[in-house]
Amino acid sequence: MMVQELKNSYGHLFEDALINEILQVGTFKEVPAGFKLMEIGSYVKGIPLLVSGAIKVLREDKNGDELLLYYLEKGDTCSMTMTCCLGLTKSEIRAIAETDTKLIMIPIQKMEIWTSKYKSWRNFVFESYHNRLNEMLHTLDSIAFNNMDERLLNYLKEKKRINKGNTIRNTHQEIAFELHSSRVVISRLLKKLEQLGKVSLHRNHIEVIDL
Amino acid sequence: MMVQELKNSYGHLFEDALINEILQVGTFKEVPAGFKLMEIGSYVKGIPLLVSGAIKVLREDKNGDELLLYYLEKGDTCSMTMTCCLGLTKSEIRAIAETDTKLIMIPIQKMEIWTSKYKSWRNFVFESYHNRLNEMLHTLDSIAFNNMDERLLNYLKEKKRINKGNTIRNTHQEIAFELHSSRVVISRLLKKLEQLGKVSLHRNHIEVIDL
DNA sequence: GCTTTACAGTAACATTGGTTACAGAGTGTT
DNA sequence: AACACTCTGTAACCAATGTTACTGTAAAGC
Repeated sequence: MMVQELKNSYGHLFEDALINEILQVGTFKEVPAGFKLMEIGSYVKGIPLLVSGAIKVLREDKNGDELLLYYLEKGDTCSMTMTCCLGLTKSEIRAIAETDTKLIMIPIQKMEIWTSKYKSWRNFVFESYHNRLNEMLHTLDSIAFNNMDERLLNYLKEKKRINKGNTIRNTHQEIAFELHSSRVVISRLLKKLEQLGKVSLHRNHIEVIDL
Repeated sequence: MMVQELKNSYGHLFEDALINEILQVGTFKEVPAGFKLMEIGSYVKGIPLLVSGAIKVLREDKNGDELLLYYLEKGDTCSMTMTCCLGLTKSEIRAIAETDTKLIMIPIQKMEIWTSKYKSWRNFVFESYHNRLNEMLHTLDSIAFNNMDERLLNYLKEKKRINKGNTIRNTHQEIAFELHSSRVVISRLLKKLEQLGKVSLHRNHIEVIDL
């Protein structure tokens, strides 16, 4: 099963020799939605390769206020983790499974070795960094240049995409946390979206109609 | 002179063979403060290695509003540029010399070659990505979690560090641009800082007393 | 069914930051 | 000196967002 999952998600990226190495040293892991994969300040044990599901990556400030940075999906890995491997520094971010998620953990020592051995691995690592930098840029754009109503709209669109369905199972409070806003503000804006016919609001979940 | 500059800034990072290659294929470049090195949407011609001076990296939104992301200094390179080399995508950012700056430009084809050939180059590239990601994180923190007065304070501290002196040669309008705020707001906050004895304000420049 | 709890709706108010408008001061030009 | 131009200071006002407080109601536990 791990063979199948791996080939399905990474077969087109990695050469066969690398796939085989991954199968030998990687450990398959399955975590439920909400599972905390990484905490701020903790050290990194391995490099995750996402096979299915989604992981949300969060930043926290000194007061405990949170902010959603981006999601990782099938075929992604955590660049923050990678650099931690090299320098053995602590994590700057928190990672929580957004949906039920399957992943393969690679021992950190392999990072160095594979980087010189496999061109496909190098490309994968570079591409990964590139993607993360770009996602950070877009998050930054959103915060710096958009008002809260636009940020909320983007959030809902992204959440719908990640969760593959029209139902967003979150309370207003939870959304407020991830956008670093307050519950009242989010309720207010959601109400406006409902009046515009874009969503319909229910207790504990939101139905997306047309964003 | 290029030999000296290069060894001075990168001698401890790169093995001799790589230093020699850089000397052969790199072109030395000297640009004055204010020189635009990279524009949004343009394609990348080479990888810059900073030898002295500083470069500011800016983001712009659709309305032309700017935001300062971070500075590059001696020993740094532009990660955004690197990924552009691989994928041949357009630049997402603008880069402008903050001070008079010396740098060495590397042809983009070398990126791929050196990455497999030199361990020190690989490490340099990874470290560079790591640093940029962290700086993006801190910029994001600043925007998401701090009020404008704190952001201005951080800005002044950083500017003082980069320019190596207590005089910040900018108008309030210029500062407002880089923080994505408005001139009146910056003037207001600077006045408060002056009343607290942290700076003294003059036409076209600010004297830092104690931040 | 009754009680408790968490969630959502809403109003009133506070704060931050952005906008407009205008005055005055420094600098350079003629 | 007279003028134009740019930069800064300041006041009045506005918009967006955050805060506090209170209400109603659905769900969960008893």
